[in-house]
Amino acid sequence: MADRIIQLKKTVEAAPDESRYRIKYAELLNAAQLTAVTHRGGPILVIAGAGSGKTRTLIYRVARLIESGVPPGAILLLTFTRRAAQEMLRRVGQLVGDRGGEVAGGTFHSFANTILRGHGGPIGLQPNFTILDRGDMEDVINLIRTRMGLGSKERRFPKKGTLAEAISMARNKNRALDAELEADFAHLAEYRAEILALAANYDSYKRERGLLDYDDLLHRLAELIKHHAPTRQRLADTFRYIMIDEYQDTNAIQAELVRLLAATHRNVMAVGDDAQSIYSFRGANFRNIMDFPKLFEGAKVLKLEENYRSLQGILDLANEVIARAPEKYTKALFTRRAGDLRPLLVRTADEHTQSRFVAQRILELREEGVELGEIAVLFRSSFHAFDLELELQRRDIPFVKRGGFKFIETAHIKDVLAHLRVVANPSDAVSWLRMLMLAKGVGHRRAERMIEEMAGAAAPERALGAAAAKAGMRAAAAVEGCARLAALIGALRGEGRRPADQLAEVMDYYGPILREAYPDDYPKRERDLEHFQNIAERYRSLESMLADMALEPPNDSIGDVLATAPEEGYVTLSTIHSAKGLEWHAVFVIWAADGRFPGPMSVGAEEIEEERRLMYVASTRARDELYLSYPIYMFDRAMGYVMGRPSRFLEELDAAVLPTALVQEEEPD
DNA sequence: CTTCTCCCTGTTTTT
DNA sequence: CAGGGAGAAG
Repeated sequence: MADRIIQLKKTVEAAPDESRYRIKYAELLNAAQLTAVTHRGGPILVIAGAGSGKTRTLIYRVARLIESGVPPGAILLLTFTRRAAQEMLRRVGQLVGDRGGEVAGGTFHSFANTILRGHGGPIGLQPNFTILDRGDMEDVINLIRTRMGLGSKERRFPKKGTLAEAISMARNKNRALDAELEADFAHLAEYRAEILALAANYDSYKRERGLLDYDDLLHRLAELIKHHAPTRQRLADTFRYIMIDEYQDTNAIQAELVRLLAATHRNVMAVGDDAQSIYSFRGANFRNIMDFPKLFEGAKVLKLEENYRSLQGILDLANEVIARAPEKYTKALFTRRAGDLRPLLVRTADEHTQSRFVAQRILELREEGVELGEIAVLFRSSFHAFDLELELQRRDIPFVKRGGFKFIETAHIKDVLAHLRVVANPSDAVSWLRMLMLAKGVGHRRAERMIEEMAGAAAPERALGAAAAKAGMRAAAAVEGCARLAALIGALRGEGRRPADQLAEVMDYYGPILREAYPDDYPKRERDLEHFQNIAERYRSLESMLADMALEPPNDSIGDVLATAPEEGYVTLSTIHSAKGLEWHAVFVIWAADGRFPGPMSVGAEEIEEERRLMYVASTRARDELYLSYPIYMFDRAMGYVMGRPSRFLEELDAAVLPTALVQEEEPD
């Protein structure tokens, strides 16, 4: 017997009543963008090609949610740098007014930091925990390695950097260290047992002393959400809409956090571009973004392919570069921008000629009316720009350099910070160690014994003198030095002090030590410290200053010239990694030479593919003009001067896509 | 145990 | 080319 058929009527979703909204979304966005922006709830993945209005889409989505009545505080915008978050929230503010400022935004790490300081109690965290940066992490590992007697044998135990890398990589990929060693550090197989023991000791060392490294921030937050139902509930109730930018550069633990945060409401939008995944050294995998629909079953997937940034010539090059990747999931970029300017592959005699070419072209651009702020020079590695920096300085071209060297990681800044960190967290043994070793007559052995003696003391500085005596310190000068240190720490611990004043006080103590330790270049270091003093003026609490220094250290080093000519803007010198998400009228990519880009460290096929994506990112930063240059003579440590060849990603390209040019000295008259 | 000196290595990218 | 590590002297 046949069932009777009941016909369900097709339900037509009522078109949203656009008159409710002040912003004319349909006029400001293309169809794909509009779909993403007006997406109300549930998981959605937006694959956004370079320059396709990714940021714009995120900003308008936030505005749309707010206009739809979602409280700004219920929106969480996770970005790759806090700079990116601030910029986006500023633009949201322009659209919807002050309420935009209530949107929660930042990096995964800064978000974790905030939550853990406020609600970390249930998993045994004090709010004053110290964040270890990579250098601190290596210091601790080194300490433990020495303690375990692993360094001093005839067998060469791996160095702290390698150990830190393996331990951190395992945690970023959210897998057991054992498995990570087997997969990616096969050459360390013979030390497997010792490394596992060391990692366990490293972990307990941190837990006992209120120390969290970068990976801990993410893992402890995941732990908190998983094991503490009230917090889980509160977070889910608070952050009801989650958006993640640059999703292609998230790693396993970050994906896990996204899953946990969005588990109840599933209102999560991820935005990214697999072709721009350039952070595998941090455990990111470009395949993660394709797995998003697995993480959130039934996720809507959307592509933005129209490019609004670059001339077609630049897109042709970028498309060609990425088309040669063996594995790719997406799209060909296209634009409607008119103009037939092509990128240019520029050959120069040597590195210095390259620098002179770049400097000269920058000056010409300025003559043509291009602002310096609309010009960038990009490179694979920070040191590639050294020669250019000198040339720009010589010609009084103001610039800022982003990426690479961070002044926060220099020894003198870390020394000064150590004094402040023990004030914030007296059980921070890493900082005690660093600080005590600066004192006369104290090496790592005595410092460690003193730290043990002081452990648990309510006011460690008062126990300092006795601890020094117990550690066998006799010399009058050394005893006096410890007394001064104790007095300093005692004074710093006073209530309600301004960080800047505390820092000034540390400087009184540290100044002479600095001069003695670096007799040849202490003036430069003193200038760094003055700069640091200026930064400290911005903070009202020591804790927030220390957290910021670890989570987003001041990254720009401003060329000396800038001070004299800030009003005309400045050229940006940046690593490609730090140029992510940015764009300029004219972009130079220097050292586009095989052996530099890709660099000598890229050997495996996976690494080469990442370098390829890096080239893709670099070239898509340009709107109108793109110059890729390389020197014909380049110095190689092993082989002396060798003939430079263009980067393999550019070499096979048709001259129609990438015309070439040779830089020549002007003929003498 | 600390400090000084010499030698050697090894050199991306970043939260 | 500099910073770290190892080895020797104080």
